[in-house]
Amino acid sequence: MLTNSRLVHQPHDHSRCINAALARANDICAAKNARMTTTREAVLRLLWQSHKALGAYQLQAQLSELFNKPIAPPTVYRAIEFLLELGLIHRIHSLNAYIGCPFPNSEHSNLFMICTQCGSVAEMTHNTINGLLQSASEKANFTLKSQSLELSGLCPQCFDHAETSDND
Amino acid sequence: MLTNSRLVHQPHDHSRCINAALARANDICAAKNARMTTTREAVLRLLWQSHKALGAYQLQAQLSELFNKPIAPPTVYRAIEFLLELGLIHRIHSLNAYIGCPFPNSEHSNLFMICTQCGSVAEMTHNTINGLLQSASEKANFTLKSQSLELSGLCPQCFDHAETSDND
DNA sequence: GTGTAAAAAGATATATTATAACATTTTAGG
DNA sequence: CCTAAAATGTTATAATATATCTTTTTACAC
Repeated sequence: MLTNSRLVHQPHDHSRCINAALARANDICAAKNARMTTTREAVLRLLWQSHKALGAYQLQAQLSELFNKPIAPPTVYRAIEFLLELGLIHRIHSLNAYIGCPFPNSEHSNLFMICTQCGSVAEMTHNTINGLLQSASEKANFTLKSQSLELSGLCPQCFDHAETSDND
Repeated sequence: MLTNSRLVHQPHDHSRCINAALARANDICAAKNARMTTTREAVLRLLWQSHKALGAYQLQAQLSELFNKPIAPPTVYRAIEFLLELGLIHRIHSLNAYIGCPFPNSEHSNLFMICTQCGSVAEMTHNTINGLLQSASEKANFTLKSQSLELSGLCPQCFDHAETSDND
């Protein structure tokens, strides 16, 4: 089991997350002969500003501000598509939003824990679950190609806040 | 493990699926003092015409044809919302589409196997997986409320077709 | 049966998310 | 530098979903 759950849900030096993500991204681009352009890097950086998923139009607004000129939707979606293809970000289907991938090199199919309160998203790779999904698919003669596993609930912090305010 | 996978992927007397689904829906409405209106029943019936997920606007078109008058999106979405709340249908996030639930009474959180070729969707409840998801959440101090588990791949039939045409 | 309040549906407008199509600019490599 | 490919800009529009207000239908009290 591999997860960034602790990092997501506890105070930490977040600049290290961002730098690590950008470094990984550059490595992967180099390895795949892909170009990490200004727009793409900006989108990746924005998605790493927090451990929350951002929608395409939130990214658009922030990009426009960053570049001090209007950025149109296709530009944003192109960058998203590129980063998705390289495995540097994920699409969170239940939110129509996107988030930086903390372990882009792992081939693992991942599981997301989405806080419905604060919007934070932690990612987890769970080999036992993946194995069971594979064998359940096989039993059904279903040829598994990809998966989207999204858990919704409360992150530790939001749960604590909820508990505390209940006691008011 | 409970699944309608065989039913979905093999020829069967589909009218029995539809009738069973409508009967279950009526029971559940009676139990919950909810109204199964014409529109709602029509949407449920349309979603049970096949074992494929339908988008809201596909439903709109089919409803309009069925009632021989234009049906506006809010009407469709209201029916969808109602059926979702009663657990009679599911939303497939990765498709932005909806499908009839084959076991609406079970409290189980379910898993979908989506054929990317023909669009069929089989549903499965897998207690071991659900247990692991719960315990993985607990380990991460994540309070699990709901889940969306969507597997994409090839259903048995489409896989067979693909194999066969490979040999041409 | 009629009146009434609540629920549902109709109607219109618009928000949100995503893509198509074509023009222009930037980039890597010859 | 020149060129082809890649990336981005620009404009328009498709696809999905919701807000708001009006009208109709329904359950049920009387």
